[in-house]
Amino acid sequence: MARQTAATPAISVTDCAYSRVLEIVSSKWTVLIIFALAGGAQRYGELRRRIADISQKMLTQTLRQLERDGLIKRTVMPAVPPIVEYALTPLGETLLPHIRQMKQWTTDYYPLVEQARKEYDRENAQK
Amino acid sequence: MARQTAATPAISVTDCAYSRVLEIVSSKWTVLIIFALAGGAQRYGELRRRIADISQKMLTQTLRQLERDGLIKRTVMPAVPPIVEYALTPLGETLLPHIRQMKQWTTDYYPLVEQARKEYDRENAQK
DNA sequence: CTGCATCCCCGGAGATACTG
DNA sequence: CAGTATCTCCGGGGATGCAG
Repeated sequence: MARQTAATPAISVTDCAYSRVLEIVSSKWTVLIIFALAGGAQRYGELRRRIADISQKMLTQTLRQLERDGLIKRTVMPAVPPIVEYALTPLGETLLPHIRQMKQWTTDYYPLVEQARKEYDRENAQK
Repeated sequence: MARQTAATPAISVTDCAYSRVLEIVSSKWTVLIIFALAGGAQRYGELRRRIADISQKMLTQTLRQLERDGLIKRTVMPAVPPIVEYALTPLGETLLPHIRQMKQWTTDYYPLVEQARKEYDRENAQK
């Protein structure tokens, strides 16, 4: 696929580095979880309460995925009832600056995006 | 919703700034398009060839969305057959540094993620 | 050349109920 | 407390065909 001369290099989903980041972080929940863990380890129930409107299924599923990617560490304390703690790994922490940067971008520019949307919708209202 | 004391602030999808960025950039195609436009304006057909495996529908749809968000500008030249060019707006260009940073993160750390996955899968293979 | 409309399928994600 | 197991629904996204 994508036979290309050097002049016009193709961009593919599988090649583009940013697409691979999205592959890790695309779910809307992943970032919220990383955020919630930024301050230190948290228990399952704490995360559940902390992150508004997340379902058990999505919390567990996203935690597993992050664990598999080596971004968080799951620790089970032998106790009854069980205590399970989640914490960012060093690898996971390397994402924090980038997330904060994105957050900053939103703070700076999101109002402009909202404004652009309003204008666009107004112009395309007459149909 | 989410009545919370100051001690344990809740994080919600609608509030978290990063979630709003994802709202803009979440589709796997958006970033590829921004990338493709980083070097300058491009015509519809050029984009279509440039971005591997994108369908007409998704290209058009994503372009419209980016235009609505004020990140790209659509210019129609009166000609037959029609010529349509797309280019990043100044607002759209403010995203480029962040995308490049993410790309750098991937370059630096993605191998570790792949390795973590392999280990995880190996450990959980015996079931 | 640059789209829009339509049909259709698959997987993400919520709700609910049960377990060690 | 910290999950797992189903069922289901909805919408993202591909394929195809038509249009200015």
